[in-house]
Order: sequence, then C-alpha cells, then structure tokens
Amino acid sequence: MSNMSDPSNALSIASVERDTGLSKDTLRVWERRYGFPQPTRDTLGERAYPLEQVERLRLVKRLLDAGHRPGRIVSLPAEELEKLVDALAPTCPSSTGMPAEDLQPLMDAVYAHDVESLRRLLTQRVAYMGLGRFVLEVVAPFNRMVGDAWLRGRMQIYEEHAYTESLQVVLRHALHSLPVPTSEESPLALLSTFPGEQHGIGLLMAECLLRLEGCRCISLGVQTPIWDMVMAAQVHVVDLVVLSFSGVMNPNHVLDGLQELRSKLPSSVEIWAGGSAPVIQRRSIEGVRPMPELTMIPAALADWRARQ
Amino acid sequence: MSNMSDPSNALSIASVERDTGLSKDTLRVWERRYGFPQPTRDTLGERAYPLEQVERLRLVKRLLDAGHRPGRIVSLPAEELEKLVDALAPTCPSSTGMPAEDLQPLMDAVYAHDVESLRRLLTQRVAYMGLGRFVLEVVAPFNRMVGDAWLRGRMQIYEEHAYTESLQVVLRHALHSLPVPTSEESPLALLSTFPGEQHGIGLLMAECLLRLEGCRCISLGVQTPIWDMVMAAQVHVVDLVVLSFSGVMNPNHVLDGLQELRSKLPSSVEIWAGGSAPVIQRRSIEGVRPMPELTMIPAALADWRARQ
DNA sequence: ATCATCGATTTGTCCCGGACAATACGGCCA
DNA sequence: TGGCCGTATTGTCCGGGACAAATCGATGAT
Repeated sequence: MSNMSDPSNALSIASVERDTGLSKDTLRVWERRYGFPQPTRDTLGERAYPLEQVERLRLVKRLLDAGHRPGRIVSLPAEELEKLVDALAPTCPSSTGMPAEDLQPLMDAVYAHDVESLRRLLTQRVAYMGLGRFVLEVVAPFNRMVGDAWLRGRMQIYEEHAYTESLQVVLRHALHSLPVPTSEESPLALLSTFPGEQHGIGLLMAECLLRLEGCRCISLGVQTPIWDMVMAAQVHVVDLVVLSFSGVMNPNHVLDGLQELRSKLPSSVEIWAGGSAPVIQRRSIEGVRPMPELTMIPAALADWRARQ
Repeated sequence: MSNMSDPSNALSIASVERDTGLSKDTLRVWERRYGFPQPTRDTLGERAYPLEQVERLRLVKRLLDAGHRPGRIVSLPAEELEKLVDALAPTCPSSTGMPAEDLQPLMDAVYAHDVESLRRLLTQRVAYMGLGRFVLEVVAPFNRMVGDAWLRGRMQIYEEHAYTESLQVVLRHALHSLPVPTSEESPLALLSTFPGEQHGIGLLMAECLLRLEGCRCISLGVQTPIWDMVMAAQVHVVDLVVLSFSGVMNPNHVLDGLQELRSKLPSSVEIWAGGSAPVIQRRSIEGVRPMPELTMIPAALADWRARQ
C-alpha cells in the first residue's frame, strides 16, 4: 500500500507519475540507464523524489515533447536544460493569421489571469470578424502561441487550462447560436478523437467550420474507442468521420488506429484527420484524408459535394 | 513498445488499465492469485484481454467500489457478479429525483440516437423547471441511469458520449446565460479534477449550482496537476477549491492527491470534494469537505457565508 | 447481547533485472 | 544531395518476491 505524498518535500513514484506523466516503468529505467532521477529512499526502501528532481523531470518532459532524445538530455544538469528550452525553435511560420501584435491583448489577459477580460475579448472578436475568420485567424495562431509559451515554460499549465476553458465557452456559445443546418447536399460528419487524446479544442474548431459550411455534425467528444466510432458511424449513417490529433499522441497509436478505423469502416465513409500532430503529414494512409490545416476544410467540403 | 488495440478484439494491459482504472500491477497480481482475469497471449507473449473479460472486470470494479472484497468476488463467474450488482442497495436513497418514468423519454432518445430530440428535451426541461432543479432532479438521476446501463452492457460507449456531449451543450448554454455574479459576500471558487479524471460533467453541474447561488467560479476544466491547482488558487486568491471525482479514479490516488493538495494550500482555502466516487464518503480527510451529494452545495455555501 | 482487543489474513503497490520490438540515428554508398 | 541499412536507443511488458496497511474474525469482557 504505502501511499504517500510526503508532506515534507519528497514524492512517491506514483505521485511523480501523476505529476509528470512519465510512467513508473520509465522512471525506474531512466534511473537505471542514465543515473537520473536519483531519488532518496524512505525508511521502507521506496523511492522518494525531491521536489527539485521533479521539476527537472518536467523540463526534460518538455524537451522530449519538443523532439529531443532522452539519452542526450536526461542526465544533463538543470542549467543546460534551461538553455535548451530557451534555444527551442519557434514551432512554425504560422502562415495565415494575424500579426502577433494583434494577439497581444489576448496574451496579456491570459498572463494577467483575467478570465473575464479574456472572454470578453474573444467574444468581441467573434462578433467583429465572424466565427469562420475568428477560428482561422485568431484561435489557430493564438493556440500556437500558447503552446509555444507553455513549451518554453513561460506559461503554466493552469494558465493554459484557464484559456482553453474560456475559449470553449465562447466557441460553444457561437456554435449554439448557429442555425441548424439543412441536410441538403451536405455531408453528415461524426467528430471525435482517439483514446488517449484529450485535447478537444481542435475538434470544436473543426465543428465550427463544418457547421458554417452547412454540414451537420455529431460530436462524440474526446476519447472514443475505435470500435465505438465504427458503430456510431453505422447507426447515424454518416458520410465523414473527422478526427483531431494534438502533438501529445503517440505517433504509432495514431497510425495503427487510423488503419484499423479505415479497415472497419465502409469505403463510402471518408476519414479526415487533422490537428497539429506531425504524423498526419509525414505518413500518408490509404483512404485517410490528411487535413494539416483548418483552412482546407471548406475546399474539402466543396470537393466532397462535387463528387456526389 | 508493442502498442496495440488489437483489431480482432483484445486489449493490451495498458488499455485495460486505462479503461477499468485497475493498475497493471493489480491486474497481474489478480491473475496470479485468483486466476482471473486470464488473458490470452499475443504472438509476443504479452497479455491480450478479450472484451468479455474487460466487461467482467468492470463489474468487479463496481462491486469493489460498493464495498465487496476482491478475494470473494474476483473469481466469481459473470452471472454471479450480475446478481450481486442487482442486489446492490440502490446507490443512495437518491432522495430527490424524478421517478424513472419521467426520465424514460430521455432514455428513449439516447437509445434512438436522436441527438436533436435529446437536446430539445433537455432544453425544454431546463426552461420548465429551472436550472437548479434540472441539475438535481433530472441530470443527477439520469446520469446514474446511464452509468448503470453502461455498466451492464445495455449501453454502448458512443451512446454515452453522445449523451454527454448533448448535456454539455445544454448546461454550458444555460451557464452562459446566467448573470455574472457579484462578488459580494460570496466565495470565489476554483473548479477542476485531478489528473486521470477525465469526466467533466460533474464539474459542470457543480458550477451551475454554485453560480446559481451567486458564487463566482473559475473552472480549469479537467485534469489539472495538483501543483498547478495550488498556483492557480494563489494567483486568483480563491476561497474554495472544488473537485469532482467519478468512480473510475483509483481510490488511493484520490486520497494521496487530496492530502497533498491540502498540505500545499493555505488553511484559509477550503477544499470541497464531490462526485460519485465512494472514497469521498468512506474516508474522511482532515481539512477536506466531502460533498457526496450535489444537493449539499447550497447548504455548504450558506455555511461558508455564516462563518465569514 | 454489544463492544473492545488483538492476531491472522488479505490486498495493493513497490522493487528488481531481464527482455524485446519498434524506432531513430548515423554512417555509407551512389 | 539523397536513399539505404546496420546499430543503438527506448518504452513497455514480464514474473516473482516482498511488505505495510487495511480488514476480518475470533476471543474475552462488560
């Protein structure tokens, strides 16, 4: 049993797993192979991780997510890790989207923890530029900025969560006030993410754009088992299955899942795979339409209609 | 590596851990001690759990949560488990709540996969009875019905997801149209769930009730690391931290997490722990207010105000 | 008959080292 | 420069041993 979050200042291996997302197995094997982390032991002989090491583990995790390799960085001292995080390249040129200075007020509100201002700013922009342009030109680039800031440790997880929640409120409200699409000539889409993928904002953005184009949408929220997607697609007789992937998903799981889904779905049902996960673009899967940019959705829909 | 959601119909030990909430260690030790589960092995020699066994594991988990002991039930055949579940005292007197026949139309809509009807029915009821009574007398008992139907295999995951999504739309819209509370004499609450807990509906229900009572709420959505909750509570200077737990969370993790959170939060900040997880009631934690029923929220708020 | 006590049993988690497939790297060749 | 292949890297799984904490249940006292 030996639970324990030692109030003093050392965490059990289970707590560290919870806080860092690194599995117990990984923590032990890193210790064996790279000599870090090197937790002290409690009276019971069980690992007790000092807070300092847990924070260093968080840095390592960030660099890992950014593409670094464990063997090169796990044994590095904290200072070196900081440098590497600073030296991280900006994620992408962010082709479309407003210049950074236009998004600065939003970023300021996030940093100021002013949830109400943030929500008001977002709502204003929706009203001003319309939902479609808002999603493409504000939300998409701002999400990249937020992700980047988090990666570099300039933004805390709770700040990102607060932003995500505010955005969700605004998007859902906008979605709710959209007229119910007619089913004429437009496809019926099923939206969800794979198990393990808990990021639902991309899905919501896609739903906005699809609905704006007159497409009927059935969203199952996040983390639907593949077999359930197949059943849902059958009973609702959908034309598309739209999936969203963030960078945190294991690329293998994505590939395997897409192939499995493709093989179990009738070929009349299209699969659109979008999101910021690089796998989508790197590997192409037979019968799965990659959608690396949200801007492609209107064109893809027009294409679908043309083919009917 | 050997990822895998085996296309045939067997799950890896990691998938079962995710789906049932039973740790890998526990699954292996049960197999060794009780002879169940008894997964087949893939070509690699790794455990592959048939769907049937996973469902049986879910029944066991439910009975465990209800107070049964592993040694007595793990090796029992599925039929016996069903009987025990049937014999289970109704989860709670469910004091308030509509008689089942009033909820039947909702259940019918779920089974008919008629998302639009479902949403319309929910919206109607909100308008008819008000948000507060709707949450307490419709949503709470209906969630229990849905959870029960899912547990017994009478409802598919995708059906539950579709219902959850519809409910979320309705609740968020109702929340959005509520007046912004004044900060006079009412606490500021921070809402979230622990890492691993992905069920956000309970949180949304709590937010509805709190907002109705004039309480200002900052929701971080689901799965906020404990340390981030502490930071968020500090920068927002909140009075309460409100947490929601569903039955899938590991009881020990819940306990550890609550103790850790309590030790890191100033004692002036209260912690309210609610949800359907039985741990909340069974074990009381120093400085954490158990909230097994949503109905307790108004009284708890009145109590808070009285103490100020 | 009810309650407290205390040993015996149950139970979840941790430990360890080994193993292995999938992947990414890095050097080689064209 | 670009493609190919052997090699090193890496996360997850296995199995069995161990142990503290929780729980049970029998005994004895009120």
